[in-house]
Amino acid sequence: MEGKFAGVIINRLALNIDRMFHYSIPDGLLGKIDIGSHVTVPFGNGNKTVDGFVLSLSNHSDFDGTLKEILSVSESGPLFDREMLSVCQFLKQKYFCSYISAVKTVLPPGSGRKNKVSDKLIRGSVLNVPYDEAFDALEKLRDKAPKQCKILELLIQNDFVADSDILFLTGAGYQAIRALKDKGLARQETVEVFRLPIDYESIPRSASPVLTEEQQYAVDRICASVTENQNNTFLLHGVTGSGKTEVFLNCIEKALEIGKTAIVLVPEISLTPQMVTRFAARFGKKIAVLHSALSMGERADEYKRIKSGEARVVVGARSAIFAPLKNIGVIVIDEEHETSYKAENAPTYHAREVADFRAKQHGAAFVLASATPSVESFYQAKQGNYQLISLTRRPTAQNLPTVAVSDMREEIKNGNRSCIGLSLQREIRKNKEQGEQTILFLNRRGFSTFVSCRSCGFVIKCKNCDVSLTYHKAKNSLTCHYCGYTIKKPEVCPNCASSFIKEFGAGTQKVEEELHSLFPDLSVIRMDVDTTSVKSSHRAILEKFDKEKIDILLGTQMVAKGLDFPNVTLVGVLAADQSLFVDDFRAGERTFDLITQVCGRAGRGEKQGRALIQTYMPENSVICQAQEQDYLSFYENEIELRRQLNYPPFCDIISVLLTSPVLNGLLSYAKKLARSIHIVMQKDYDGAFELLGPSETSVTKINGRFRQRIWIKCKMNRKAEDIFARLRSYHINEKNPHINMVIENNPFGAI
DNA sequence: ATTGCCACATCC
DNA sequence: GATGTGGCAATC
Repeated sequence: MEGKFAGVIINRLALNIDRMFHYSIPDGLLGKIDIGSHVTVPFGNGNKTVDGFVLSLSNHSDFDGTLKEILSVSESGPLFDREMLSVCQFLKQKYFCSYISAVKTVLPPGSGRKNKVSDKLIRGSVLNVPYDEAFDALEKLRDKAPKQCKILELLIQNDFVADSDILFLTGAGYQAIRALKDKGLARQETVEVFRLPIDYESIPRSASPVLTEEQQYAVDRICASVTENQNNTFLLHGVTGSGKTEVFLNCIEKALEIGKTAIVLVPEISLTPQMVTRFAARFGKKIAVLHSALSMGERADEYKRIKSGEARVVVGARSAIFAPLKNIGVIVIDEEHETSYKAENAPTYHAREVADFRAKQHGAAFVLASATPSVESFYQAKQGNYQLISLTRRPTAQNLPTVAVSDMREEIKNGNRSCIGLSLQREIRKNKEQGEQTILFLNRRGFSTFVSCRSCGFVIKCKNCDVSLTYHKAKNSLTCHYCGYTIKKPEVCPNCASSFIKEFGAGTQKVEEELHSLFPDLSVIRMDVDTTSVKSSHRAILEKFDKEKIDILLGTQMVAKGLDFPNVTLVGVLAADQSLFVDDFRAGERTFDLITQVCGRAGRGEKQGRALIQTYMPENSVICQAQEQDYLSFYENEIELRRQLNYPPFCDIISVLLTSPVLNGLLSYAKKLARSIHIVMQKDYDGAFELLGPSETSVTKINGRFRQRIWIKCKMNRKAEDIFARLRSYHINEKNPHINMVIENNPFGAI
């Protein structure tokens, strides 16, 4: 804590005060203020005070004017340290967010709010005299006051006993406790208890099972990095059920052994009790969990346990990457391809990139794990930047499910208009007869609708961008949301001239109705956003499916991942094509992943599993590769496409999104900006770049705001970062009263 | 965001 | 001249 001057970020969202303000530290506060301190300062005209966070300390200030003094500092000490400050700077630079939003993402849970999360305190008693005296008193009280005597015994045995426990265990009343206090034998105390999201008592500890040769090899490689403080990145590519989790657990064990800590990121959806239990069984109270289902109190308390060093392994969703651990030995990202690792609000960070940054700072091993790695990560592995480790076998001699494809064009030809084809109907029936369960997955992603031909499967795509054109009902037009290319919706299929050309879309409710009429004797349970709006019902539905042996579980994305029911032997993918043709260059990757994951839900028990993929385009390469469960072919194909069209990992894509409640002026401003960006890029950027748009977004209006987007494809580097930071300041200085700008680095999806 | 300041309009 | 309003710049 050095320096008489502090750089403070004001806790306000206004963009034009998003910079450091300097204050002098009064003598009374010297030594109490450090980086991360939460302070109140005078700000602006009048005697208004605001709160803010200290981001820098120095001995001199080059501000020419009289500095004001810091008024007060929060008693509870700094809210983040220098490492987290560097993370904030990383977030600001890479994701073009304000200082304050960067700071807020690393703050302890609850501390950004007005009403602070209160500590949970319990009242109890402690011994107030040395043991000798207590024993003497015990004898004196033996006959006269048996209740007090019992309490005294409790206090001798335990350092602290909660009042409620005393009452429960001894049957005494408050008078007895008070009597002991009056005698000076006991003293009232209040301690803080942590609200623990996990019931550790109920989870028996378990040791590592014997590892397979492949698992052991992976553990050895990663552990070597952990023990030698080497920041290596590993891509753990393992088929579903190949025991990746066991590999993490062993690496973490090693890290703990040598006094280091670990972070494990899991997608929110797979942060199931099953998963958490596995970690708790291995590491007990050394783990802390962080995810959105926790109450504010639980979150705050888990954070404290991490900060204090009691919890040394953090298992959590995306934001757990900001856990304030010291001396991190290994960071694991499970299912690293999952899109939920990308934040949707500012700062729109990708947990993988933040993890990479932190791993470098700690000299930690960085492990990315997936059965279907992101194309970006696999490319890094192929380039030799990541070390590729493959797990090709399942520890239990269980076979992968067999996958078959069912051609829905045939169904249409045969007059079956149902979204459940005859082969799938047969399989569902067969499963019922064998007393086994079925999961049906309805692939329905994104907001946009594409147009396809029911007769030949042809999908109308953009000439320039290799993404599907999006259907706009009002205009009866088709538009590309990358470059703006627009055509009128054709009346007949350009490929086969059939008039069965229509926009796509079927909901789970409709499918549910159909299932009821096709199989009146089968029980169906539906799981999607509508049925799971209540927080706990997600789990309740799955429990019901399992316990009551419901015949069919029908759902969207939610049923694709992480479920593990041994009696499920059949998985049906209702419209595999759907996710192939959203207006996103990652559509192929998404589809391959979804089909692979959902097929992996079949045959997790003893019995052989099977999956049936319904599609209008069985010859599509992604569908074929998913059927073969051939990731490598998929990757080779996809990386070639990305190379040809210059998509990540060959370049970065920056989105400049402009929104305004009034249409007037938005487009002209967007065009003006696009021209300026082009000029500046030509002047100041050293390398090839491409500028697309401005174009309308697939959802033209959100929250009453119209949207225009400019895309810039270039390789992100310091010069590009600088250009976009300048673009942001330029827009702020423009003080355009209506138009908002959001710059995003490699956004996911194109809404 | 919030404030004070300045120019200018409005009132009687 | 007194009072009111909108744009605008500055906030350590």
